[in-house]
Amino acid sequence: MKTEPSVFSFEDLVKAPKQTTAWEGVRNYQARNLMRDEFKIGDKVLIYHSNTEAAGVYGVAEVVKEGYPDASAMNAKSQYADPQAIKKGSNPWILVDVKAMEILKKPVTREVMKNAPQLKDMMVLKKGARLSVQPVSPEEFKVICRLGDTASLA
DNA sequence: GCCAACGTTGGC
DNA sequence: GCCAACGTTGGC
Repeated sequence: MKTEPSVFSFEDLVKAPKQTTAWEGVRNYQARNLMRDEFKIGDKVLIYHSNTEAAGVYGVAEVVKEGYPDASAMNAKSQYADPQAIKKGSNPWILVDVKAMEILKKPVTREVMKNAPQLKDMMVLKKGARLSVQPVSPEEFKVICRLGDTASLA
């Protein structure tokens, strides 16, 4: 899962109540479908910081609640409001709850990722890959965790 | 700040 | 249904 740290960082997730947050604001159907169809309780998620100087993976989270409606879409006052959904009175947007589980003692920056041959196929490294929720293979996941020297959170 | 890549919108 | 125009993302 990608996030802009100036908006919501992995550190913010760690500091959140129960180290858990509802992943609001995804407004892309492909990303929504992944959360709706693929995200199961207990699944591990890499948290990637985008649009920042030191872009890369900073932590590992876990799905603690499976897909359910993202109410922020229907809230006209929310920055994530979806005027079309409000107008139609039906909300197509889905989110999941994720909990911070492990921190990468050595964040795996984009630079490091690009230099790791095992990670060359990762979607996030491809040019123009804007999707905010992306699949990661078990092998890629393991490599990131090893490179990042993960430590579990209390 | 620039700009390429992408998704969405809306005129036709 | 096509596709140009537009807005956004995000690396650099």
